[in-house]
Formats: sequence, C-alpha cells, structure tokens
Amino acid sequence: MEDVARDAGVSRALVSLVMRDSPKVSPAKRTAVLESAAALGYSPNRLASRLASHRTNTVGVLFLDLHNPVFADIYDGIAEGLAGSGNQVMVAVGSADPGTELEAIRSFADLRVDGILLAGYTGSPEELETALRGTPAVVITRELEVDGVDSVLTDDFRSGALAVEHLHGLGHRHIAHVDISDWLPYTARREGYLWAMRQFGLEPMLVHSDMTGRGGRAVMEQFLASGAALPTAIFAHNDLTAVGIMEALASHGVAVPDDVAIVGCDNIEVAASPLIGLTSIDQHAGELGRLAAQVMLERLAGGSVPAVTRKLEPALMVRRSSSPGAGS
Amino acid sequence: MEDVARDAGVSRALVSLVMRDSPKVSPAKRTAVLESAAALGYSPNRLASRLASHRTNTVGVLFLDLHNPVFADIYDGIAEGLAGSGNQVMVAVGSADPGTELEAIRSFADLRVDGILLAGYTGSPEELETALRGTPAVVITRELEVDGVDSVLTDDFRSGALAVEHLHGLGHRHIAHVDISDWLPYTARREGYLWAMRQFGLEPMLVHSDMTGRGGRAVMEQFLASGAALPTAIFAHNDLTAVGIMEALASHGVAVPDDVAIVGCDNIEVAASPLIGLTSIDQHAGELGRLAAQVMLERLAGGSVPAVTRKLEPALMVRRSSSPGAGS
DNA sequence: GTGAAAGCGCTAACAT
DNA sequence: ATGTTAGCGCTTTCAC
Repeated sequence: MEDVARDAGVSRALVSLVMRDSPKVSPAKRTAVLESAAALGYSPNRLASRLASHRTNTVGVLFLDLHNPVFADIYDGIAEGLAGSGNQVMVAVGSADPGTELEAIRSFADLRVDGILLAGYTGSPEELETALRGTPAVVITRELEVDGVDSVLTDDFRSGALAVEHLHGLGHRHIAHVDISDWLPYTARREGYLWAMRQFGLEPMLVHSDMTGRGGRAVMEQFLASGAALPTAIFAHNDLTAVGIMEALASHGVAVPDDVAIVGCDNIEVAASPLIGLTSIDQHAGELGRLAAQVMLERLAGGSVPAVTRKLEPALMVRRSSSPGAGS
Repeated sequence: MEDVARDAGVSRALVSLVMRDSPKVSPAKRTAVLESAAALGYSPNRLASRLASHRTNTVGVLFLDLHNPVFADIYDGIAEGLAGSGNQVMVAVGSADPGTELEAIRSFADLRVDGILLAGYTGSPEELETALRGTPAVVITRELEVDGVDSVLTDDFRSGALAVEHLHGLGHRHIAHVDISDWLPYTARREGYLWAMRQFGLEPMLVHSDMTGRGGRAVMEQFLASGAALPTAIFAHNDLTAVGIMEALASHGVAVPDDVAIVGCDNIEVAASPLIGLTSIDQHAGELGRLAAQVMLERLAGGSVPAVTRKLEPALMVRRSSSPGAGS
C-alpha cells in the first residue's frame, strides 16, 4: 500500500479511500491509484482492513447437510436476499457430528462476521448462545428462544396436521408417521401429526428414522421384513425420507398409492418429478432464505431490537403418491 | 487479552501461548489462564492472530452449484481428506454468474486462505491465475494449465467413450449426446463421445443443454415437439440432465429403455434409486474430493513443486435405463 | 483533499 | 518457562 501510494504520488490514506471506493476522491487521483495498484499487483489485505475497521461485511451461513436439496434452495434465497447489500456470504457445513456444528459457529464468531444464519441448527439454545458470543444470528427452520437470535421457519406443527388432514380426507384411517426425533430436535411435525390423528380419533403409528433417503429406505425395509400389517398411508418427516420409503416399497412390489399412499415434506425439486410424483408439504425454502437474509439485514441496521419470529404457512402439493381414487 | 493476563497474573505472551495450546507452559499457569479466559468470556480474535502470524490454516472451497448433488459428494471427500490436518474449510458458491466465481476466488485470496479448492471452475486459466494472486489451488473435475494449480479429475474423454461403447455393445446405432458446451467449458465428455462414434463408423448427433435437470427436460420436450425421429439411445453430459430427459420421455409415453436407452454421467445417488434406475458413469466424486484435499496438503507442506494432475478412471454402472434385451 | 500519528488484537523474535 | 519489544497491514482521527 505504501508502494502504491508512492507510485501514484499520493498518501496512504488516499489509497485506502480509493480501495473502499469512497466518494470523496477526485476522479483523476482515483484512476491514478487504481492504475498503480494494477501495475504493482496490489490488492488490500482484508484481514488487516477488517481488524482495523471492526467491520467484516460478511455473514456466515451454516448448513446442516449439503445432501438435502432443501438447503440449496435456502441458499439461493439467502444469496438473493443479501444481493446488493454489500455483504459477503461465507458458508460452513455442520455435518452429523454435534461438535462440528458448534465449532463452525465459534469459528464464525472468532472471525467477527457481522451475523450468522443457521440453516438446520441441531444443538441446544444454551450451547448456541455461548458459541455466538453476542454475534447476531437467525435460525432457519426452527424456533429458538435466545437473546438476539431471530427465527424464520414454516409452521411445522401445521405441516404435520396438514398431511394427516389430506390423507384422512382421502379416506385413510391407518396413517403412520416416520419421524427423526431420535436423531434431531425437530419434533413439531410429529406433534402436528399426533394432534391431527387425535382430532380424528385415529390411532397414531410412529416409526423413527434419520433424515436421509437411505434411512427412510432402511426403516421401510425393516418394517416390511417384520411382517407387520402395513398402514394405508405414510407421512414422512421429509421428502428424502419419503423417497427412500417409496424405493423400499417399489422393491417389494407394494404399489404407491394403491397399496400405500405417501406424503413427504419440504417439496424439494425431485418430488415434483413425473418419475417420482411425491405429494409433499411445501416449506417455501427459497422464501425462508430470503426472509432470513432480510431479517438479518434489519437487525444489522436496526440495532438490538427484540428477537423476532417469522412463520410461514405450509402448502400442500398433491401429486401421484397420494392421488385420490386409491387407498383406504 | 490484556485483561485475561492481568486476571491470571501472567503476561500477554503467556496467554497467547496458552490459546494456541503450546507445549511450553506449565500446567498450573495454563489452567489459571483458561479459567480467567472463561470467567471474562474471552476468546481470541482470529483476524488479529491471522494477520500477525501470516497463517490462516484455512482452505477455501468454491462450488459451482449446490443443486447438483455431485458437489455434496465432493465436499464429503474434501472434509474427510482435510480432517485432522488442522485446517478449516471455508465454502463459497459460484452460481451461474461468471463474475461471482472470480469474485469469490479473489475474496479467498484477499482473506489470505492457505489454499483454494475449485470444484467446477468455469472461467479461463488466465482469469484464474490473476484472481489467485499466487494462492495455491487445485481444480477438481477439470484440467488446467496454470502455475501452482494442480488438477484432480476423472477422465472425461474416457467417460464419453465408455458410454458409447456400452450402448454400441447393446446394439444401438443411433446414439445422441446432450452436452453443455454452449454453457460451460466442459467439452471432454463430448470429445470422447465423438471419438467413439467415429471409431464405430456411426453418425454423431449433438444437442445442447445447460447442466440442470430442467435444462435436460426442456431440450427433450423441444425435441419431441419437433417431430424429428428419436435416437435409440441418449448419452447425457450428467445425471441431472439425464433424469430431466427421462422425465420428458415419461410425460410423452416414450418407454425407457425399450424405446430409448439413457446413460448419464456422475453416478449421483438418485441414479441408483430403484425408482429411477439410471445407467451412469461413476466419476468417484468423493474420491476426487479426498484426492484434492491430499494434493493440497502436499503442496502446502512441500513448497512449490511443479503442478500435478491426478486422473481417475471412470466406471460404468449399468442399470435399468440401458438394460440389455431392449433397444436397437 | 492530504499527511502524521495512534491504534486494531494478536504473534514473534528476543532476552531473561 | 516467562516477560519485552516490535511489528502484521490496514483504518481513523485530526489538524493542515
């Protein structure tokens, strides 16, 4: 920087201003500086500038899992929502390991990112609060009671109820639910399912899986091997699980939806494929990302307003896997 | 840090040593420092430490697209390959916009990451070289001639040839190829296809698409609408495209593989689904990521050895979409 | 608009 | 093993 200033015949301060394209430099000097910088192959060290300015203009985004396309949808929304705000996105991936997730959050905090977006946080509120060390955050797809942490999600309880209402309306009375509660603290969809089943006076039937397609498939294979009577309909915690279930059923010659109707959740792209035709509950993933970005920008601008929760209404997308005329 | 030192009754330097858990501190002082740090809620500012130490222990990873699951597989490999090396992963997503990609690379360089892994770089070698500013890099899924930039990929030419050989062996003579060359500089699979078609004395038939499922579907819809005679087999640039093509065919009642056989490329998880059953050319995505990580670690340790290229052999995975007995 | 001076919060030789 | 002294490369006052 010293060199650039000398080469352009100006002060270091002026170079600094040009690099942050401040409006208070004359066009002449600006081009002179830029030319010298280009000639000398100079580019500012952002570590130094961030340290000195106490601002990073960066928001960190933590994803639970890159394999679930719902996170790609959320990412697109975030990128769109942050576009033009002058903020940079920095991504980290949490993986299944619980320590990794907190490590990534701590790392963001130590790097002094301006804010953190958590897509699929699986830990406890307390751990989150200490890991954040005051960094503003918004959790996506979950509601958390932590100071300075906003929540953006789709109504999971309602999603579960919606699935049951749809299947009940089709005439189904034996509706099973494959949840992931052994795995992660996401229980609201199950609660909605249980509530709706109770409303209709139906007997709930719960099976536990993880959140992957492989998990759903394994659980269904196991069920089929057990020889137990099949339900006439299954509501799966997410589409990945639902597709896994459909795969297992297909391998065993069980017809969908004629023998068993299937409803997933998330409405990922593959659910809409004519080859799959999975009925699903749309969570508006892209919109969640956009909203989370917006909430974060407001918090970064507006100081420390009280934590906010934005909850979207899920939307039922009926497809072949639960088409009427079959089932019951 | 000053405060912690005072509180623990030691010097700042000692605190610094404890924070990096150096072996040269007495256990007594170590615990004293850690306790004070915890009590005061102190955690080191990594911007400052990185600036002062000139080391970040971070490698940046740039992905072309989060929607293609092949990148999730590559990520897993990278994470595995980097595990235990003391390096942190920082992810950025390039998106379709060509400027975004270079901007992300420049950003990594300005943040002084130790190295950059590029999964699906789409720009030119020259642009890459200037954006890197000397940062070591390895490109995955592509071979690039740039100083200090290694390449890790699966033989794309061979993949294209393999697809044709497989289909030819099944008796197919009218084999079309859907490529993405209008979109991205990935032409080797097409070259392999063209070479093999020539070897067999067959007439090539090229259709251009992007790299998405939607693109593949659109291209096939358009083809079907044109009324032109269908080939008996199609080799698609990747599995996403192949599935899109299968969707379009299904919508129009064209049977796979009886009317048209399909071969994709990448062997993403969904290809193996019994609901899809897509024959594909495995690129060993996870292995690519692991290898890229390993090559990067070697470069970071070994100084500036000449650029290296590691090329894997593709593997044909035959499934229903090209099952024998049908076709020709 | 410009230049000087004082940090940002840490690490890295040195000495002790 | 521990304290001291300089910086890392930039941003920010502040007076000119």
